[in-house]
Amino acid sequence: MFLNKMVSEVNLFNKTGGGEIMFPAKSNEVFSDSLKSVSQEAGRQKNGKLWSNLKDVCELLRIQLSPNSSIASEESLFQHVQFKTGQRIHMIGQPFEMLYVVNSGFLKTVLIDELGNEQILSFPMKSDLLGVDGIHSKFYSSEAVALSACDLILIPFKKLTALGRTYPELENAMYSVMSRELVREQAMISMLGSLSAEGRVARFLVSLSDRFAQMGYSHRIFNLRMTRHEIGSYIGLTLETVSRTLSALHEIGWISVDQKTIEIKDIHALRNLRRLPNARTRAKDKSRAKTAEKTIIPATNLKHISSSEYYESGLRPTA
Amino acid sequence: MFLNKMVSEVNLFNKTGGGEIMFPAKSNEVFSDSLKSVSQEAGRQKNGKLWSNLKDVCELLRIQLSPNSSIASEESLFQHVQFKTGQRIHMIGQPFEMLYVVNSGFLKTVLIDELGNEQILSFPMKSDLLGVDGIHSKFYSSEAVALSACDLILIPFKKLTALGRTYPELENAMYSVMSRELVREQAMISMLGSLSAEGRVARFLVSLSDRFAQMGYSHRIFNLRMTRHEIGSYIGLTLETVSRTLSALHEIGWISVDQKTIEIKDIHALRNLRRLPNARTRAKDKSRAKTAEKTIIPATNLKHISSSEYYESGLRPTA
DNA sequence: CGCAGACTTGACAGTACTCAACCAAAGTGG
DNA sequence: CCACTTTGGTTGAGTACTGTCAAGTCTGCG
Repeated sequence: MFLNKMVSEVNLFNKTGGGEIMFPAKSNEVFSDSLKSVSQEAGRQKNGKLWSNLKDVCELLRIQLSPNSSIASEESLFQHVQFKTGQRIHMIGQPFEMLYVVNSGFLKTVLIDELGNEQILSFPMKSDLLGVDGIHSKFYSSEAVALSACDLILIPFKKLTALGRTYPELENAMYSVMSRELVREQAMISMLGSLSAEGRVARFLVSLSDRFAQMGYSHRIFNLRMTRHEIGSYIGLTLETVSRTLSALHEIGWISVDQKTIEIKDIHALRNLRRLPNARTRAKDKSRAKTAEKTIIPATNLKHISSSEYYESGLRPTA
Repeated sequence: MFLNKMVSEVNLFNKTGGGEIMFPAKSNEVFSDSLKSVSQEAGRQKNGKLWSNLKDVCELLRIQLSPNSSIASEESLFQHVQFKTGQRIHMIGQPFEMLYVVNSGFLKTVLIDELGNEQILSFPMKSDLLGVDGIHSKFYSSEAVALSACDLILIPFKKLTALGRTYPELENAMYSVMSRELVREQAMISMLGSLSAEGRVARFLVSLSDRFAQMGYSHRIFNLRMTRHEIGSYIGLTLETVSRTLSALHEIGWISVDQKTIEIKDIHALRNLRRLPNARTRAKDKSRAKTAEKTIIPATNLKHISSSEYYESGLRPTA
């Protein structure tokens, strides 16, 4: 059972398995009082360690099982492992054998190319699956690092595929999860290819907010677990531009920023902010264009907007 | 059997199943003479249609099967379907039930967001798998369009998963292919986040060249099947910037451009061109940085380089 | 208390976008 | 066969967004 729906409008970021305060504790102090009682979200004790069964894992991954699924009776257990802030879960080039499901905590996955440039690929959190990129080459192609204390469930890939053979439902679920990940990355590519700095930062915040809402945390006020540098790498901007853009969004009142603490004040405005730096991505396909003239939000500089009304007032068609 | 290794240094783009010349025929005329005799790469006739068995499909997807794999004896057949230039293979929102393997021809996959902006996600060609993005939501999340006459193999997803149950090897292969696709998209994200316009165009050309080499076509001279607009959408640039960059690469002698015909003249230089617009992506992780100082190619403007020596002379460490 | 790392902010510069004119190739229709 | 149109491509001028460099602040920590 998940307890996370019991709380709302409260920042739960500094809470992880075991209830200890995560790094950096300080910036979350204002919120931490109400959290102490929240307990581990999934997994049961056994021999002093946490274990989850297949059904737990499926629920965590948001895989819909048919009500009378035989998976519920599968007895094999998966071990939990705890990582401290900064610890690596896996490294690039390391032989692949495990998938990891995040039970609690925050991480980053990083790609490092031949020149030593690092690129953040994702910020996995509860319910996310890690390590899928290792299946193909049998070696992890990215590394995963804990940004907070984390509780991960170890899924030996061999064991999973074996189980997939006895539970066709599970097999389909695995395809589905991988497909979901692919779609997510496609959306990322699309964003990087088409959005301005403001649009990227806004989307980043919105997606975080959505994720937190999904986890039962506050969608209005939360702490960033990552540095500006890491955000910048993730959304393809410099840390300075990220900082400036956050300041600009603060300035116009859509959010409130204090170091790592973010308060969303106008989610609607953030959602609709997708200024196109150019017309490059405009669909020109006639068969589509004929049916309905598409509306494009005009290019505008954030600094000159003083309220969200501009975007909320609707989309103006372009000539 | 694949015949494609029989030819080299020859543009085979305008050749597809059946041997007819593809659109646009004109720009390939100089090359077409030597192609007429090349026949269909995979598939056998039956009832006037082309069919492939599971083994054919696995070979096409470059899935290594154990020598005595039982898959070789699987008798079920997969039908081929032909598409003409401009035809849609599937559309966004259409119910998902098929995967497609490209046997010949060139395509594009496109994402169209709520505002009608189109984003090219990939340019599938022989050996590529299409439609994987539909598994998760049961609806295709992108659309695929033929950029030339295409011969695709239809793979009903239900049938495939059923076969996966009898051939565990196949199941693993499917995970592997999906994982491969994921890694490819990660590389794309990394590129969009870190490379300058020149680096993007150079990489695009190199990756095309590599693909063609893999297919047994010329890696030196080939035709682009897509417009500048589509290239730009794919690599996150405007069509003007793509055009200008191609001209610049031509200018300095690394390639030769004539409309859609590209000749690679210095693949090494293109491969090493990855100017960083900034230091954002530089790995700062101390545990790594201590072991070896990473080398970064200094920022330089293409226009001021007159030969490839600059890049070939090696990478200079930065301060 | 001083240092290190993260963050903010300013000044400046350069890459890449926008707008626009022009050109080439291919298709259309008289 | 040749104007005319359409589509795709090239190139130029100007601009603006975002990267670069740098100074300075804040926080946490030794």
